Amino acid sequence: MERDYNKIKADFGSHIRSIRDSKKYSLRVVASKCNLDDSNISKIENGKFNVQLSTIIELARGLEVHPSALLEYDFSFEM
Amino acid sequence: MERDYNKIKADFGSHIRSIRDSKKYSLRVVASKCNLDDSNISKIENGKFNVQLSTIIELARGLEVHPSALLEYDFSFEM
DNA sequence: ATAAATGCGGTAGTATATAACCGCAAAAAA
DNA sequence: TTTTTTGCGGTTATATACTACCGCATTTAT
Repeated sequence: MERDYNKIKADFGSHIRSIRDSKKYSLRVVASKCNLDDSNISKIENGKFNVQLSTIIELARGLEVHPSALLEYDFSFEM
Repeated sequence: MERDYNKIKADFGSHIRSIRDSKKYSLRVVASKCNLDDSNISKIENGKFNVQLSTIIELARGLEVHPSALLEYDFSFEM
């Protein structure tokens, strides 16, 4: 039985979206700057994926931020 | 064909190990504080896994650091 | 010397992340 | 209004992360 990581996935997705929104990049613009498909980035933002490390790095490239910035938000509830 | 993420995996593993070493925690101690198996943490440290987001969060719990700290190292070469 | 702790390799089964598409409905731009 | 952009849901196939074990060889402690 796999643990429930829905909140983790949803929170990560929201954070990605807020970074993308703040840069005013469309999904396709981000996708064009990394090796990801725009529809998959959409799924990530909507909390549908438990992304892998390599995908986090790609997202950071597409969003032009340091990878650690993608995890800079509140995790207090689950720690 | 999947891209070669070996360097990403290896660098992440080294970083995890350096944090664990600095805290002087054994693999089993870290494992006891999160939902991971000690032998799998060993594999992560040795660059054998492209870990998922949930695993990064679990590692952070086990190592008692904020998840973003697990990505705070140099990525310059691949960005 | 004996016992305990440690790192780590192996395994099998299951779940799921991802790539790479398609096409639509709504919003924005022309 | 027509055109373009945008977000997003769906699909299929493949790779691989993960769980949860076992046991060994080396190191460290007693």
